[in-house]
Amino acid sequence: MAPSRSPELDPQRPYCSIERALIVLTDRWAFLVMREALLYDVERFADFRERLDIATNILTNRLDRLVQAGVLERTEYREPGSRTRPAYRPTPAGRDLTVVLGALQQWGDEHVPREDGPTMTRREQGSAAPLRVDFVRDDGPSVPLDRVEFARV
Amino acid sequence: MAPSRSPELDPQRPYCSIERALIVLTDRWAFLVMREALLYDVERFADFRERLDIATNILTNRLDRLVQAGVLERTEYREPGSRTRPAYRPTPAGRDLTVVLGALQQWGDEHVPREDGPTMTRREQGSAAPLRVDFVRDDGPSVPLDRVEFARV
DNA sequence: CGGTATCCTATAAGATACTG
DNA sequence: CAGTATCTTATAGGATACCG
Repeated sequence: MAPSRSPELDPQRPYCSIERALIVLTDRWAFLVMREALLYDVERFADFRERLDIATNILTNRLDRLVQAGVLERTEYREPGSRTRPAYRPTPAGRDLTVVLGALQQWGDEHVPREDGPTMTRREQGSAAPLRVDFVRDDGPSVPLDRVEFARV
Repeated sequence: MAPSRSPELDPQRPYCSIERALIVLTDRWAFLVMREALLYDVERFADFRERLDIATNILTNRLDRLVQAGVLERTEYREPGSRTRPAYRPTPAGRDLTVVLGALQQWGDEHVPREDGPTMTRREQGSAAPLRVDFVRDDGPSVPLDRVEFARV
């Protein structure tokens, strides 16, 4: 059976970038696979499978799609003394999805919190300073939501 | 027929905040409805319907879910000389999703661009300075991706 | 205008068995 | 270990007709 492809990206159609991004991040599993890869450095099939508790056929399908979409790369991985195994690693484009996941995490923490509080925080490496995801100007300062506007180019 | 509910948020289960956020933003239509509400100030059923080209039964279902989830509020709206109409408006929690949509838009612009370039930009009201969505420290400066870490609390 | 109600198809989700 | 293959159910998506 051919692996099901992502919905195609027709360059003519006037999808906005949000829609185009959502055609890569098709569904919940796609987000969660990227979460494992980006936040927890999961690389191996069996680890995705166990951590996400996802059926193997679905996992295969999502990994394939994410590789196709250019956000994961399938490489080989060799542990000393073992045979090589496939490893799925974020590409640079995949890495950039960290901002999207950070924004989702921040929103979830604020608006659908667990009773016992969040389990993960975003910090700066080294300083351990807490980080937020925000709109910022190129020259530095972040801008409050009510001063953000979206405009046609 | 009862409107189909969002998947429930069991407060016991160890969903991370990303997963919890995705239980509100169940699917592509949910994101796109919020895009219309937040970026284009769409409020009325007929306007969502026409702009998204979505079937009425699905639109009803997504609007209901988003109201249930507390990101949209159903209020009344009266134009002079007309009868009142329902209006769906973002709640404060809904407004905060702007950051998530901004992050998706930015990622889409960079990594799945249209051939003729992006159609929307994020700007600061007043100054019209271009805005990015980024990780920032509380005391101001934004932090490059490779210095962002996620840590268990 | 803002929906309901039906009906149908496509895709996602998931359990289970099997394989190089 | 890293998948395929098969089958079943659930949910999403959509066309169309109708209604107060």
